[in-house]
Amino acid sequence: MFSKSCQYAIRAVIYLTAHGREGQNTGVKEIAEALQVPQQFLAKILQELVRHHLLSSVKGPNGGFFLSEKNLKMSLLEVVECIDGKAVLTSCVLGLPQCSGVNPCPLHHQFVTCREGMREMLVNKKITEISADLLPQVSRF
Amino acid sequence: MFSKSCQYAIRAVIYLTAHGREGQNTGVKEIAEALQVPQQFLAKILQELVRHHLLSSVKGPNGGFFLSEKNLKMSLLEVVECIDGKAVLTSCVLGLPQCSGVNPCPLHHQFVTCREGMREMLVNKKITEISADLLPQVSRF
DNA sequence: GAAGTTCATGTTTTCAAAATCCTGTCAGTA
DNA sequence: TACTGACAGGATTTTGAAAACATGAACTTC
Repeated sequence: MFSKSCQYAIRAVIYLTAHGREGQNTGVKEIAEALQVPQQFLAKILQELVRHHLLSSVKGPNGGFFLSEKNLKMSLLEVVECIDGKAVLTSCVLGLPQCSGVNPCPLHHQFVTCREGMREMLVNKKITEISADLLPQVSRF
Repeated sequence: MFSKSCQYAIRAVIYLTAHGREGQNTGVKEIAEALQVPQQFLAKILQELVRHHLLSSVKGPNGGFFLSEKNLKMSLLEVVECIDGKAVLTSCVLGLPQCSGVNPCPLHHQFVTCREGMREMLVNKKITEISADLLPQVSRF
């Protein structure tokens, strides 16, 4: 469904909502170790999010990443579309470029229904919200 | 969502339901040209389907692929699981190996709902059925 | 039974995603 | 101002899916 980069991005954001301490930045190293993903690769992904203003960062000692007030209002959909592109949620299941509502493939209509559910989920999952969901959990994301 | 191989597989099966002539075999060449996909690569995929008894074939001149009575009763889910493996419809959205109903990731429950819709669609899409859906269409699949 | 056609299959090549390497830039501290 | 820690980003390598190549096996027809 989503690329590995995208999965890492979502997990990193979730990690920040859960473990990001108020007014304190979190380094890539810490995030990468917690998520057990390659640090340098994760850094690239986080930089991409920063470039798209979905995440904030500060350089230098005690620097790191954090979610600003504005960032927290974002939905997961924005993260997904930033990394995997808008096409993930619009392109044809069968990979047909000409497939659309007016010229649908045999699976089009039913698949659109499924996918809209997915989009709904991603739009409604505000980053703030996730934090609350996570409270009873111990596992690492 | 699905791999390219899987998309080709589904499209090939759809092509056969629509263009496969009764008691006559259809060669890879014809299918590949119609779908505009690499012939040798498609051949591999079709062979995989044959090995799993989801498609039938005969060798030699006038040989080719066809859907037997038994094949026509299969659902698209079987095609998908044959090519992409069962995991496509069960693995965690975030790629977490330990994610499950009892130890869910923050997106687990909502994603499962979406995915069940998808599974339903694939189970209900019997191969026979697709043929009927296609009648009013001209486009190539 | 020889020739030609078509599926079957093992091996190699290509290409993009994933991962790593290396250097640059910025900020804080002494 | 020099040093250090951390993000930024270009370039390169690795990996695995996708595609191409080459050969073998089965079947038809003449």
